[in-house]
Amino acid sequence: MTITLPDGARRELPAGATGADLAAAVGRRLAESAVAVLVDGAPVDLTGPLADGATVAVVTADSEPGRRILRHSTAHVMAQAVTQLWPGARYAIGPPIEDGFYYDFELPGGAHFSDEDLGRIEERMREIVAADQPFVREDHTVAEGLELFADQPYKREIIEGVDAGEGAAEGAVSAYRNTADFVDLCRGPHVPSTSRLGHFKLLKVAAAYWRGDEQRPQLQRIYGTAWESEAALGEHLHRLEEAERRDHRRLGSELDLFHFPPEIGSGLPVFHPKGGLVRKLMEDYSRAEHEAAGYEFVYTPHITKAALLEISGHLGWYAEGMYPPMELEGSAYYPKPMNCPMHILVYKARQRSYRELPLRLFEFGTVYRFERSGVLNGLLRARGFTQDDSHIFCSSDQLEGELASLLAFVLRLLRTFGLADFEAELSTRPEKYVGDPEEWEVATAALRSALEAARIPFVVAEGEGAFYAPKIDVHVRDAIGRRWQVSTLQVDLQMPQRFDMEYVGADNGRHRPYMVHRALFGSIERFFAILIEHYAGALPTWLAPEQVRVLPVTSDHHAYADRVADRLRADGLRVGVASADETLGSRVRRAKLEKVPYVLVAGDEDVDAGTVGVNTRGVQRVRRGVAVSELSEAVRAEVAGRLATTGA
RNA sequence: GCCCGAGUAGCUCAGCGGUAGAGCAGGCGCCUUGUAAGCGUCAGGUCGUCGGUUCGAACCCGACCUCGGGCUCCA
Repeated sequence: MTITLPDGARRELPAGATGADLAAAVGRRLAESAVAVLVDGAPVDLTGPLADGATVAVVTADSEPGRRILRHSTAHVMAQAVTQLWPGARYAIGPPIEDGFYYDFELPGGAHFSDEDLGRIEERMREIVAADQPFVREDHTVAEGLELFADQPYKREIIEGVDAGEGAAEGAVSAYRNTADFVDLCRGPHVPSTSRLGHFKLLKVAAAYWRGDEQRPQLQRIYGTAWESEAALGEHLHRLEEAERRDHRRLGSELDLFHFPPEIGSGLPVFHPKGGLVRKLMEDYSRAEHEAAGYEFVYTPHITKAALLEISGHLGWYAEGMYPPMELEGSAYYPKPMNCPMHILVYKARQRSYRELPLRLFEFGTVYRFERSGVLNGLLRARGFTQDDSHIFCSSDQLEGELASLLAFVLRLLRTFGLADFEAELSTRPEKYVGDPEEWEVATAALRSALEAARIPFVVAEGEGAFYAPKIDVHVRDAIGRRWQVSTLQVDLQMPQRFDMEYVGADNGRHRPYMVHRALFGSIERFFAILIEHYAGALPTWLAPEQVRVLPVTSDHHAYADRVADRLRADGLRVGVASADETLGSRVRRAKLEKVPYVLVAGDEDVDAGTVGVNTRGVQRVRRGVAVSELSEAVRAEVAGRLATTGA
């Protein structure tokens, strides 16, 4: 028979040949790294027979689809290990996920896994791998499947779902058997045998609700990771360590930036002087840029009577995410969860003319949201935070241009903060929506054209918009490749109506303005955390709380060091001096740990020559005898340019 | 909210039924240092909170508080 390869080449194989045979025919190395084949695009086991005339691609372990298969097979091995160690355990689902896999179990007697159990399970898994058990596919009818998994209620539920489901293979189910005792319901494909696995590690235990539903039983989940080689596994584990090293909560206390006092409450941070300084620098820069871009600054209160949130609709669909109200003089006052209703009231303070549009209102508005305790996560997910929030009101013919310049503005500021690797998402009208479909179309088209003008990669998330607005979400990748959602642009099709907003047009008629919500940092706290993690605490010089530290070699050089520091301060730099009570090495070390960009050392030679020794963050070589004026100029240039890396 | 784990000096952690420990940080003294930890000394704790078991609790049990991980990724 004839098989076509993805590059168009044809191979003649004997009838009944399998994917494994094909891989072997192409080459030995391919055969070794093959985990499955794609037959006309559909993933199939290596052991399955191929059909004449098919187009077949070999999936290798070092590709993302290949790793998914490895991970999926490893999950089965884990399930087998668990069922051996806990006889009577029920196993639910065990899919591959990004960078790994998990499997959910229900242990007999409601037992729970502990961290120590992971080692035992891993050990048993290694035995299973060493035993080189085959993955043998079995096809069953639904009735047979229900019989096979008679004592596995979760599997039975899945099978029943398949039967009712969207035409899934005419009510057939498949299972993969490793041993006489262990078989798992599975769509496949899988690696041919367990010896193809082995580069894995179990990472953590967690609880998860069956099918993610709080109303259903809570299962015990084990997360693990698996890779095609020991080296790839090692790299992944190293990435995890790196992420931990960059954790903003850890750096936040090491660098004395902020903390969460329990006395205040969960998710409510306080910024220390150094963190406050960084935040002020971010805000100052943002304010200046907004001013230059034609925004007007407004200030609104932190609490509001219920009436406002009834008009905006927040009380209707957002109440459980809000702090409960205080009763005062017969009214209920809520801490605000959003700034937009108040900005609308600024708009509505008087009649508006088309000549005033676009009206761009900006505020660092602090909002409070009652996040569930379990989802709080440092500054990334807090209960009180400050949005750099703006609302733009414009006419329909201004919408497209406004969105395009808005997006360009957003991207420019993000780039200044050193985040330049963008991916955007355009979320379109969901199934449940409010408003006029034609308006949705206009708004969505305007967002799309803004994205196209900005020339950044974007994907369309069909039906993912909020029910009142299509939107653009901007994601950035940080220094270690993690993706963060930051800015959002939404065209609100709901609020202008709810608040009956209008302006008087050139035609002397009344018109409804468009309203655009836009948060650039999202929340300042969250963006602060992303920067800390992106830079691993080593903020660029323009954002560093202390930009320069001067170290006199001995106390004899103190006066000179102070003179240098004063000179640099007069030049507008933030400078500290570390007195000579400790050894120079110890002070250098301290300055390095505190991530000060420039460490200057001043000794005898320098006093005579008006110079300093310059130890620059991230630069191996120390430069001796640098004139203070030269150093100052270089650092100032770096700060003025808001460069992301130290240089001088 | 629910499950698992953790709360001992400012920080990181040891101790896990029998009188509270170390390193770092901090105070003081000595040292006067040329690029990532000089030496000594002192101080610092109701062992998260409340209750229980026990002759005796940091340790065992319960409740609460706080923190960390997880609760969409369909067999």
